[in-house]
Amino acid sequence: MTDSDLASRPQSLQQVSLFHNLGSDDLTKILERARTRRVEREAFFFQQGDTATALYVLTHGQVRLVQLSPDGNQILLRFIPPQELFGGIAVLGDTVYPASAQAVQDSIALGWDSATFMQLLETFPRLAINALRHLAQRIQELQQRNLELTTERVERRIAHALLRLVQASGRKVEGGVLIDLPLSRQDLAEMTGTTLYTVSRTLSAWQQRGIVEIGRERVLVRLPHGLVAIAEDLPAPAHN
Amino acid sequence: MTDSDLASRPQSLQQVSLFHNLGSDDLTKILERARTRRVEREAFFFQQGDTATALYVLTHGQVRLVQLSPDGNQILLRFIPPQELFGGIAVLGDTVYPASAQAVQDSIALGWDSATFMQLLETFPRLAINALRHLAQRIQELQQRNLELTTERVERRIAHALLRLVQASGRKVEGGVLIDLPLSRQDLAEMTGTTLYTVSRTLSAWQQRGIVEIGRERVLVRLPHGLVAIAEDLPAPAHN
DNA sequence: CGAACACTTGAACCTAATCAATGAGTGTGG
DNA sequence: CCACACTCATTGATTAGGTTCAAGTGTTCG
Repeated sequence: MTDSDLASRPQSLQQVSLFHNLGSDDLTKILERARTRRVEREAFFFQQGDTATALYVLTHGQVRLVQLSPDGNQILLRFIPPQELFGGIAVLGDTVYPASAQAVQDSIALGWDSATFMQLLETFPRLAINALRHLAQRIQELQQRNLELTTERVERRIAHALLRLVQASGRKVEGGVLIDLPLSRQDLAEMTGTTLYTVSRTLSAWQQRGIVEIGRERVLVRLPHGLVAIAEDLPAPAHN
Repeated sequence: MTDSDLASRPQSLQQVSLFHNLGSDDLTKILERARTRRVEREAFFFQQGDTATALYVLTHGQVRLVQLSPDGNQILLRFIPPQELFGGIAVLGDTVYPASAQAVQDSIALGWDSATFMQLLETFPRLAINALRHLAQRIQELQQRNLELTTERVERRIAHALLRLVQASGRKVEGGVLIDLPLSRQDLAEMTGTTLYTVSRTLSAWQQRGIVEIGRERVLVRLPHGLVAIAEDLPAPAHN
């Protein structure tokens, strides 16, 4: 796929929330200013601390956003699905990226450098409004996570995280919903603020109860209902 | 103070980050669409769950943003100082406010209803860009807090929270920096994800070491240096 | 085939929550 | 103006949830 391929198919990008309600003409103009960037599995679009040069919309693949603490601890902020914006906070706010963006699979993204994007924002107010909506959404998610971290036990937090993954990356398969990502115990730990040991124990217990089926970097949710019961702290996980 | 007072003094609002780089003419037009709203101490601008009708810029007073969890737990998201935007996330994103805004002191804010503000955003791209900057900033703060919650012990988190309060609301007084807000142990607990008991013990210990001086809803930081040492987990809190 | 990696499980430990009782400061109404 | 009530805060004792450390198993990949 080449730049012109993308530029010639603006309609394929109207489903990107950042580009909602933009006419084909405007969209074309915006896409003309983009550069496509390809990144291989495990490689980085950018690393935490790099000066923020560009922001991206993922077109193919999957990206992990991770943040490193000064003392070497890591947290997994979120997985970026295709069609989503990432790297925007740095461009708008600070001068350096506050997190690293790593490709989970070979990935392709459209990128705009900071100055260009700022111009576009001034030219196309809808673009700015869409970006605002996106950031507002992200803030809500972060506040939700904050709330969970401070008020919920580990087991509930893991249940919530899994349910979110089911929403975002679930694929219906025989006998349940598979989380369609390579997802290690460590990953889940970094998403929920616990250790891989506790995640392992928790998932094992759930497997005993038939709620999930686990494998190496793989989680299949057999009884979403049961997970919800745990997440909501309901009395009895009804057997359906 | 009346609406016309505010509208006639646009220059006094150019220091509001939301209004940066807007000409006096534009600013006047924006202010014409605002309504001032007065709220007494302890009363609410809006409550979590209310349908989002307006967003505000605080002109006088001080506001607490708090979020309630389904199981009755509460977290203190942040204190809004004068000149700052609040209530924007709900207007841009969801349909209901995700948190409650309570006046700490008698307060006055400029308010725009959702539809009006959306129009303004389309008309004045700079306004949208400033809003984006603001939200980006907030996201960084939330991510930082997330990181702290998952990687730091309670004592360090409290130290960080206090240092932030010093930054935002510190007032230099004889013998240190006073946090110029009524700040209970419970408040600090809700900011750091712990209990008022632990906060109480921690502050008492710090008082023993001469780092702070505490009273009822009052914290005076005597040795900011010492707090930094705790927050950064440095070896020895050097005696200056 | 060997090495690296992901995962599991047990045992010991520890931080911080919880529960309970008491003390101090503030405000209000008789 | 004092007494009472209320809110805020302190401190001790106990407990539990989860981390940490350690040892070992199974899987994948070069």
